[in-house]
Order: sequence, then C-alpha cells, then structure tokens
Amino acid sequence: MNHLLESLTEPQRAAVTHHEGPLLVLAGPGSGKTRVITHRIAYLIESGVEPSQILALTFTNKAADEMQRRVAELAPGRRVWLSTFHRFGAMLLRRYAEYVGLEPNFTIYDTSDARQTIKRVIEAREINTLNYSPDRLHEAISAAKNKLITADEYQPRSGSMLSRVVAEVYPAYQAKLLASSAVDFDDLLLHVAKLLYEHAEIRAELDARYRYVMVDEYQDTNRAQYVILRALSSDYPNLAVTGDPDQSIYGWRGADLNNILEFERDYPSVKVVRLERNYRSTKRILRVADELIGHNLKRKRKDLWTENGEGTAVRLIAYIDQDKEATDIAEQIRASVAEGKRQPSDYAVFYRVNALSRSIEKAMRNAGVPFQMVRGQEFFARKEIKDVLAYCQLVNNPRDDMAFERTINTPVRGIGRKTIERLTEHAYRHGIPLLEAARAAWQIEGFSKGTAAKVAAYVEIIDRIAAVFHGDVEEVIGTVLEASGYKASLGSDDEQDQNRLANIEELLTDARQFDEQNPGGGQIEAYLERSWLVNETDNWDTETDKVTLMTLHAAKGLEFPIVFIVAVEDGVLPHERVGQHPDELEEERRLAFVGITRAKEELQMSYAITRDFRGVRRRTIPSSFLMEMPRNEMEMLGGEEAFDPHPFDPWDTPSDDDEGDDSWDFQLEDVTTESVSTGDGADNKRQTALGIAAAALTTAAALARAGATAGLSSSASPSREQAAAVHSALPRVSPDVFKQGMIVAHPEYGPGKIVALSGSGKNRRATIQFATVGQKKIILAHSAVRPAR
DNA sequence: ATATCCGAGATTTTT
DNA sequence: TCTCGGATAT
Repeated sequence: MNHLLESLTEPQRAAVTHHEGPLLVLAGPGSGKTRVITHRIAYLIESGVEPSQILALTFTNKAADEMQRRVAELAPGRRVWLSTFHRFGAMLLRRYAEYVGLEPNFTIYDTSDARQTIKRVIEAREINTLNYSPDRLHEAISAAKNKLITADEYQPRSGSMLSRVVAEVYPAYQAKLLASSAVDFDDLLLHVAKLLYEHAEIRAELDARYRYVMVDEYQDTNRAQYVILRALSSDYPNLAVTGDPDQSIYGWRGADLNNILEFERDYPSVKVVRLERNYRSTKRILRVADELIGHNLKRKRKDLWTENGEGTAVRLIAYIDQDKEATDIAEQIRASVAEGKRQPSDYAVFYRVNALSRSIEKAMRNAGVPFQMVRGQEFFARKEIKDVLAYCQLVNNPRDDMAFERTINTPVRGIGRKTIERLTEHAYRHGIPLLEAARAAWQIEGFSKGTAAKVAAYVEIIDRIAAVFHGDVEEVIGTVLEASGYKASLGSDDEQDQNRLANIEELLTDARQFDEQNPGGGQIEAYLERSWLVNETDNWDTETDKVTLMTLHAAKGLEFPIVFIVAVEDGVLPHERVGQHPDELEEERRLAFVGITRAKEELQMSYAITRDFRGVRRRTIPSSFLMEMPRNEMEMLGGEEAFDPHPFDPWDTPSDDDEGDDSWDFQLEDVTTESVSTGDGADNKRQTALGIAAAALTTAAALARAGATAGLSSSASPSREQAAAVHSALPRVSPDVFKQGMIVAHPEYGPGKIVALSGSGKNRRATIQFATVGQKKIILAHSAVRPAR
C-alpha cells in the first residue's frame, strides 16, 4: 500500500484518496484533520497533479506554516501555494490591482490604521456621527464588507441610526482608501471577490490554474470567502473543505455557519467524509463535550467516539471567590509539578475574557509556577515599529496619506497641527496626496519661510530613504532610523525609550534574517506585506515549559493534557453580551465545546460563588451550560472554601411549582437527588459540597426559568403569579443600592436587568430590560422594583 | 508639546 | 477597578 495511506484509518483514507469533485470533511475535534489535508496534498502530487495547481487556504499563518512544514516532509521539494486567505488575496490583488482601482504597490492597513483613516474622513467631511465611535463604525463597515456589500451598494436599514451614519461614512472611507491606494483586511477579500465576479476571463483563468483548492476551518469562512471559493471551483469543482460546524466561534467576525451547513446543497455531487473518531481526549471528556454540544440546534450531527481510556471524571468546582479559584488551580499545578508527576507545559487555563486572567496570573506568580499568557499585543503593532515602517510604507506608496501623517512629525520636528491642516487643505483642493502637497510647500499660501523649510527638510528625508529603497531591507530600515532622527530621539534612558530602542534593534535583526532568506535587495514591499499580515502572536512557543493562559478563542486548534476552564458562570460563559438571538447563545456553547475538547486527560471547570468584577462584588450564577452536561461523568466539588457561610438567599432553594418546562424540572430533580444519594454517610464534607453545588445549579435553573437573565436564555416567560411570588420574597432597599447590570424583580413585569442608571436618592432612575415587556424607565424610589438577590 | 484630569466604557480578535 | 481617549492647562 501507498506509504501515505498506511497510517490512516478508513475514513481518513477515503478523504485523502478523493481525487476529483467536491469533498466535505466533517472533522470532529482531535480527529486528525491536519493529517488528512497534508496527506491529501502529498497524495495528489504523487498521483501526478502539478503542485502549482494546488491551492490550500487557512485562516492563520500558524496553521499555514505548520501545514507547509508537514507537506514538505511528505512531499519534499514540491511547493504548493499554501497560505492564509488574506495573503492569497494580497497576492492576487498585486497582480490585478488596476482592475479594482489600486496601484500594485498598495498598502495594507491594519485595524488601527483603518480606524484612524475613518477618524480622518469623519473630520474632513464633517460627518455627524451621532457619537458612534470610529471603532464602532469600522466594525459595521467591516461587517458589511464581509457580507460583500460594497460602499455604493450599502443601504441604511430603517430604524437603525448606526446604519444611517455608516451609509455616509463607508463610501467616504472607501474613497479615501482608494485615493491612498490602500486596503484594509476586509478589502483583501472583497476586492478579490469582486474581481472574480466582474471579470469572467480572470475567473476562468484562475479557476483553471488552481485546479485543486483546499480549505481548512471552512466553518469560519464568511460570505466573501465563500464567493471567492465558488469562483475558483466552478469549471473545476475540486473544492475540498474541512471543518467542524461545532467549532465555529467567529460568527461575530462575519463567519457564516451556513457555508458549511449548506455545502452539500451548493455542491450536490459532494463526497462527505466524517471523521468522528477522536484521538485526543478521554471518553469522559468527550462525552461531556458531546452532550453539551448536543443542545445546539444549528449543527450537523456527529457521533464522536474514542478508543482512549475512560479517564478521570471531569471536575466541576464551586469556589467561594475568584481568588480561591485561582490559588487552588495554581496550587494543584504546583503540587503535581513538585511531585514530578507533571510539568508546567502540561497545563492550560482558559477563560472567556482577558480580564479574568488577572487573578490567575497573580496566583501563578505567588505559587512560583511559570506561565505564559497568550495575548494579541503584536510586535508589528507596537508604536515604534509602526512609526519606523511607516516611512518605508510612504516611500513604497507615496499616496499613503496615513503614513505621511504618521511620519511628518515623528519624531517631533516642529511641524504642528496648523501646518498639517494647511497641507491637508492644499492637498484636498488639488486632489493630490499629502506628500505631493508637501513637495510644493514653498508655494503654499500662509507658510512662513521657516515652516516651508521644515516641511522641505522632511521631504528630503523621504527622498533619502527612497534612494536606498532597492537595497536590502536592513539597509532601508537603517537609513530610516538615521535620516529621520528616530533613533536619536530615543536617546533618554527612561524605561520606555530603552524599551523602544530594544524593539527597534529587534526589528533590524528581523530584517537581517529576512534579507538572508530573500537575497538580492528590493524586497522591502515583500517585507512590509509580511509585517502587515503576519502577527507575532505566532510567537507563542510550545518549547518552553510553562503553563499556558489564554482565552477560549485562542485555544482553538490546540491541545493540552490538563485543562482548566474558569468562570463558567452565567454572564461570562455564555457572555452577557450575547444578544437575544439564539444563534449567539449557540456560538457561546460552541466556545465551551472548543474549550472542553482541548483537554486530553483531565478537565476541570469551575466557577466562583462571588466574583469581583469591575470593582463590584457580585454573587454569580453558574453557567446554564453546566446543566447541559452529563452529571454522571462529572465530579462536583465545593472545596473547603465553599463551606463558608453565606447570606441566606431566598432563591437558593429548589422551586416547587409544577408549572413550566418539564426538562428544567427534570434537571432540578436530577441535581437534588444526586446530591443526596452521593453521600454514603462516609464523607460529610463532600456531601455538603455537593449540596452547595447542587443548590447553586438549582438557583441558576430557577433564574433561567423565570427568564431573569432577560432574554439571554430561550426559556419561557414567567407567569404573573410567579413574578409576584418571587418578588414578595425580596427585601426592599434604598434606590442607591441599584447597580448597572443588576438583576431585579418587579411585581408586575417580573424579572429584569438594569441597563442604565441616572440620578441619586429619590431622583434615581433606572432603565430596566424586562423579560416580558421590554425596556422601561423607572423612578426607583416610587417603584416596587427590588434587587433579585 | 507635554502633563494631568476626568469620564465613559469595559467580549472574543484568525487577517 | 482599570484603561483609554479627549479636553484642558501649563
């Protein structure tokens, strides 16, 4: 048998040997998906397909690099085009720039550049943004672009103020980008999609050229990517995609789950391969994950299974507060490492939001456990790096006004706001880029001799850099540092300057390495492109022996022997900002699923009974997801700390009304019964612990059922009687006790959540989102509204 | 041009 | 509680 197929299972083999026609590989977590892709590439090559006819697309550089490496092992010396979608888009756009109104030397703006540009556009055109931040507007524009809605097609939705502003800003922003010969990340896809759509001959040529297209993480593709892929696999429909609808966690970035759910409809002749065998996790971990995700409606059924051992029970722990949670986790890790049973790199701690990492970090430090946090502060996004590269950017693309504005007075050379204003005005009037306006400084009205001289000196700097532009990257950057005076400006020995200097040194080192790999000079554009599209989050190293701390999103695609997921609480996971749309709740559930399935041997989920968040201590509600997990695979622990007495909570008892949703009642009974039956008389503490955990879960169930989470859950609305009953159990309080985000109860409207507050004392008013009647503005002193807990 | 003060707002972030 | 950005003061 072919050596490429030897180590594969039957379904894997079926996918690898699939030659012509569309292919959908539904790959569960840990099912060897990357192997399938890389082996298929190698297999195609071995069957005589030219490597240049194969195109493989991923979402991250990390994934692309990893695959490239593995393909190189399987098929040495045969390079296929394997890159991220965006890089592929950039490559095509450089070739076909003119078709979409760009210069081939266009600049790629990152998110902050885009935001900056939007800001400038708003100022220049004096657009009334109704207080929507540039950030918010960019998000909306980005969403539109992901949906393939161009600036001139964009229509405001009636009733949406935001969209009305966007309708004004989007075309202006897009015009600015084109005038600057720049694109944002979304344009890299949008322009390509448009290009392929509008130019049949180019589409046909590329379709034929990229005869075999493969896509990883297909569940994360957006509309633009979908259209590009369709265009490239129409005459030669050899599109092979792999993905897992259950791991789609980027819906908020425009990913359209329907792309994968409806793949079979789009390509009727598709061959579907399911990789359901998991090689990663224990049976118990897998069953917990499987049962949880089974609560999603929008999915494709998969039967996950594994030959791995049962493993230990998944732990669910209720801690008294976040510090106990953090210290206990740190202590567990410290102890196992000290005993020599484990090493730090075996562990990972996941959280829903970055803000939750604090207590964990602190505890790790105190326990002396080495750890690394994976966070998106990227090297190329640092100010000093962007400053320096902006000079190169401007020389490479003289129309790049953004780069001009960034560099004109950085380092400071006495060119102030007024001067820039005049330049901008002049440029605007003549329809020329800022750099060109600067070249005409001597002719500009209102410029003193001194001002004009300063501007001329700046232009001189740009020209000096341009003179060496065809040399090595290191030389170009070196010239920037000297000519611009940037390096000299970092002369002080305060920490920040020193730090920046060090980063710049690092940049030079990086440039030198780049030059070695790309000899011959004149490669600055390629270098810039790399700086725009490669982020240094990829520098998370698996080599060093440290505990990994990261968000659930960042965890996708990784695996660890032991995983902790913290703050599995209502409002955190699922996050409180998920809207009323059930799809968003399902995405949160998938996020939990992703987290769980990262674990190979052990998994601990935990919540804190009280948590300090944004300065306020709040009692938490355990995540409703916990109630969707199989109790019999789990071990519920309160730990010492959970035994501390806490205030009587009227909701903290199982509700005994028999109305409403059966499944909830079943869950309640289930929990209660188990908490009692588990105590076999031996371990008293344990019994109490279970009791507390169960009671907490019960509270959550009661809340969820009452709809107290105000639209978060899909549960039915409470009856009037229920609302009144709940309400009467609650104490009356002073108006000033009410806080933003607080869950409250109203005798008539039932439970609700405070979304806004104003005034104090008897003037204190609250805007409350009720589950039943929507938003109401209420004067607290005159109302019977009470805190729910 | 820089210091500092206040208020608003505070998910996730492959590119 | 913390952080970022804008506005104001020096």
